[in-house]
Amino acid sequence: MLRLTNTLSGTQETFEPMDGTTVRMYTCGPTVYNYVHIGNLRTYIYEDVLRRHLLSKGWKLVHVMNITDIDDKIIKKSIELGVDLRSFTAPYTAAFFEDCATLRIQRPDIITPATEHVPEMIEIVKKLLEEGYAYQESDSIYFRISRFPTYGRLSRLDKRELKIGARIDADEYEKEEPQDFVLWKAPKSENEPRWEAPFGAGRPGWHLECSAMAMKYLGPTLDIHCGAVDNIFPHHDNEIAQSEAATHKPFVRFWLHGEHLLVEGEKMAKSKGNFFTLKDLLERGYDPLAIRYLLISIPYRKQLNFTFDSLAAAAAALDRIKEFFFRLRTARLSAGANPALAGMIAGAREQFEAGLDDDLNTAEALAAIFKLIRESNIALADGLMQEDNRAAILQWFEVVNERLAIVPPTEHLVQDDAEIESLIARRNEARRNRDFAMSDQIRRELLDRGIVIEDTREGTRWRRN
RNA sequence: GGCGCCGUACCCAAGUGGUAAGGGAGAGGUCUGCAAAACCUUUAUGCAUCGGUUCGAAUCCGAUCGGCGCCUCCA
Repeated sequence: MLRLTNTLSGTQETFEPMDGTTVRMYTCGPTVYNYVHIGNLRTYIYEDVLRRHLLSKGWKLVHVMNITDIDDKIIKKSIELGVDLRSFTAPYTAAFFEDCATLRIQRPDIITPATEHVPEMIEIVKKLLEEGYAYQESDSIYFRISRFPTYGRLSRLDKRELKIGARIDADEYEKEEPQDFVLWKAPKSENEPRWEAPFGAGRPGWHLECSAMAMKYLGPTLDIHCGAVDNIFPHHDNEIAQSEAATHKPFVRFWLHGEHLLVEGEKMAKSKGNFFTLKDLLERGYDPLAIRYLLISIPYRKQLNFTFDSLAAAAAALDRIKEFFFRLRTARLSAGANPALAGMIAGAREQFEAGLDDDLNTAEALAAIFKLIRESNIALADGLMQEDNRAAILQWFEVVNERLAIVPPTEHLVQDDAEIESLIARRNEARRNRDFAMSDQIRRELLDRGIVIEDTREGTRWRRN
């Protein structure tokens, strides 16, 4: 039974798809005016874990993600560079999916660029204008907050008081009330991109695109809508207002919000010099899998303090998994199954699933993995493990990898290689002859080629580093 | 000022009423020609502080201290 924390209620609720079979999920995608940073990626990774977990339940999933390829920053930068919108955004969009692939983030089923869905957005604006939820002012269209009494429900706006002097109006447009937000922006200059609409040429506001695209592909009511905490207000509150005003139906059943990532205890900011893209980290030689591991190891609703120490710890934890596989695969086992170990595997599986069912408690799921590794290592040392146990463990780790995608590739560790085998044979002959100078020299040669050897009671094992 | 999150060992961190998971690091041990690696063991009478409720509290309540985020670009 999957429990998820719903921002709408502030508590955990049991999740089931509305129709019992298909989960309709929308996740806020990137604004492609720059490369995404590791904070963005943390959000996409928790959504990926959610996605994989939902699929494991046997539900069908329709997962939609938007690409915001039209907004103020994009327009400003593309005009500065003298290129058209698409030429400007396409490389960032491509880089985004490349980063996702590097971090083993699965692609959503439907990817929706805002610029390809303007007609759907215009339809919503028309409807809102007709019903008095929107009004025109200086050629732009605004949503009229006063017509939507429950406005701000998600962020509990009714309980808020604005700090005196806080910025109330960041927009340069005219509005009836400061909190009204823009649905459709009139162009401010000649060279701004625009779309024709019955209420005047312009371009969509940011909030509008998500409502239009989500409802186009998922219907008026979504099961799940994800984002990070900074989206709660105003973005998601505005989505609720404009969507529900347009359809008179509940927009989203479960709102999920991931916490932010900090770097060395501080908010990530370019001005602080602690701003990292995935590429920055890869250039420093860090393993993408270690990055994924680190971002997964802290549950999504908790702030994650990213440090290079913690990244090194993540890499070490992955090495432990890798070592375990190496040991398990190369162990000589007798046929049959030890029932005690079968119970141990079942226990790990149960803890793993219960952890993820508990609002995606990835820390708990990882603990289940390492507990099984320790117990298996002891069983191997005591000679208690048998073939069928090994098969069951390997099989379960395939499931684990489908779900968390943090299992390092290990097949290459134990590939046959006649040349290396013969070097090892020569070294062992030298050892038998107590010619340790020779034996150490061969070991050094192998090490230079990235081959690590381990002498055990069962003989010498080797693997690629 | 308002809203929200958080404070658990050297570091990260799970645990929301029944006696402190897991990872990293350190230390000890096993194995070994040696080393390395690996593996095992070990590291919190105590969970920011104080008070309360309870047979029982890291968990609930109150207060205090400290950290972080948001309050109309934000993952």
